[in-house]
Amino acid sequence: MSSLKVQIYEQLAELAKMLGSAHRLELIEYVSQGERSVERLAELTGLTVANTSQHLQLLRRGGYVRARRDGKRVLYRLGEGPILELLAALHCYAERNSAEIREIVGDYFGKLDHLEPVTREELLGRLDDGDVTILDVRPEDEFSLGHVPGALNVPLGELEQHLSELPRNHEIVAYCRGPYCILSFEAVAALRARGYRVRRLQDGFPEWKAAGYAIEAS
Amino acid sequence: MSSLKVQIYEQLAELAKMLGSAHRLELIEYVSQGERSVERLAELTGLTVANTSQHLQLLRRGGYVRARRDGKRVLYRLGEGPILELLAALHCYAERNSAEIREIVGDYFGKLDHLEPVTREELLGRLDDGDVTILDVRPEDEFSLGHVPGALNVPLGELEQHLSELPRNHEIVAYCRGPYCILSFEAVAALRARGYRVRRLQDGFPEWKAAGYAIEAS
DNA sequence: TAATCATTCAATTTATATCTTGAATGATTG
DNA sequence: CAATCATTCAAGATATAAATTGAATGATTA
Repeated sequence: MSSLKVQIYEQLAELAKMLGSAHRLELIEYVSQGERSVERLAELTGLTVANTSQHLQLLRRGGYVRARRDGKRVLYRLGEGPILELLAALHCYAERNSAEIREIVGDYFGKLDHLEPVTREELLGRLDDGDVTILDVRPEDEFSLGHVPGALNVPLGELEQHLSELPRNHEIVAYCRGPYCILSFEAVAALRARGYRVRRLQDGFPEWKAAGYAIEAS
Repeated sequence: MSSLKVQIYEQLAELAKMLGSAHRLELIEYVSQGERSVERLAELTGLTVANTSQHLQLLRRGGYVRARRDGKRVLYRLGEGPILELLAALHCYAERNSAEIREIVGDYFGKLDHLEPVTREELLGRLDDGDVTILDVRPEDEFSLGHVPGALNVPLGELEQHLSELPRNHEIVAYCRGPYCILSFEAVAALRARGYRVRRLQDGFPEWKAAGYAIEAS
């Protein structure tokens, strides 16, 4: 058979192989939130700096991340192209097919959010009416790198202390890092248990940004 | 951080890792054409039977393929769920981002088919008019397992001997195994060189089938 | 029931990835 | 220009994956 086909498969396999590591997937998630230094990424993932650097360089070869120098640090960001789409396809397949993953997801927060998420379009439309509060439950540093305009930042761990800031008279829409981030699921569960009207936003911030909607930084 | 997230990433990574081998991607392509025995798949890929079996079992654990016994043989077929979508996303990302793959594709058959492929919808619409010939350039055994209704089967290697069966007065639409199969590209190139009016069908047979359109077996 | 065939299993070798360690590089700061 | 800091490189140790071999299994056929 044509060796051309084999060459193409080898390219595809190489790219797939790069996604075949939980640490690298985690790194991709973090850089998709915004630019991060190697040291920060090492902290977030719990890897050594050298090891983090090696993973990042591998990802860079595959185009999944890009790097730029800023002073003495190197900042990594998400690469170009349909990377989030690829990850979403992987996630979608995993969700439908892997009994284990369905079990994990189901056990921990499956029943807590059977309600359909709010689509980005729906949220945008309701923003003008002012009858909705957007809640960003990511850590503060991620929030400050960029967030949905007008969103209120209350990291998940501090939710209890900030209950008074949340409205009881209209709906809250919570979001986090993306479709396979659990922060917003947990926030929804916690707030519902206290009687708030709250739903999740479809996907998370990276997808909001990728869809071309306005963002705000602080 | 939550170990739940880590568990999910490990699941995703495991599934991605399974796609991280050119041989396994090739196996998935072959089983997506229709059921195949281990021996046949070993022949097609050039691997030993034992090795093929091991790869198939790995893919089975990930749900990418399914197996059933038929007499003394075991027949493998494509698994459930959005597998082709996942591969398409990988392919799409690769095409946009990997300079190497773009080069390979460009060098060998890039210029031969800058013309846009015929969409499935367009082809369906034109079928009734009878002014189009559908050409399936896959090997005979794949054709007999299932094909687009009304298609004419001329495997690529036998194209020259069957030129007389092809119409010169209206358009030919060629298809093969999918978006990253080169058979139809080569068929289009060969026929155009002889003055035929020919275009490629969007993607290939597995996608046609997956999209829910009617198929025919013989 | 013995012989045959296709597939799988188990054990080994070979090849690749991953992580760790310590040194080298490149940019900034005193 | 030396000191410092963040990152990368290079080498080796460990772990994991792939391919090979020959034997075991499970179903069919003589």
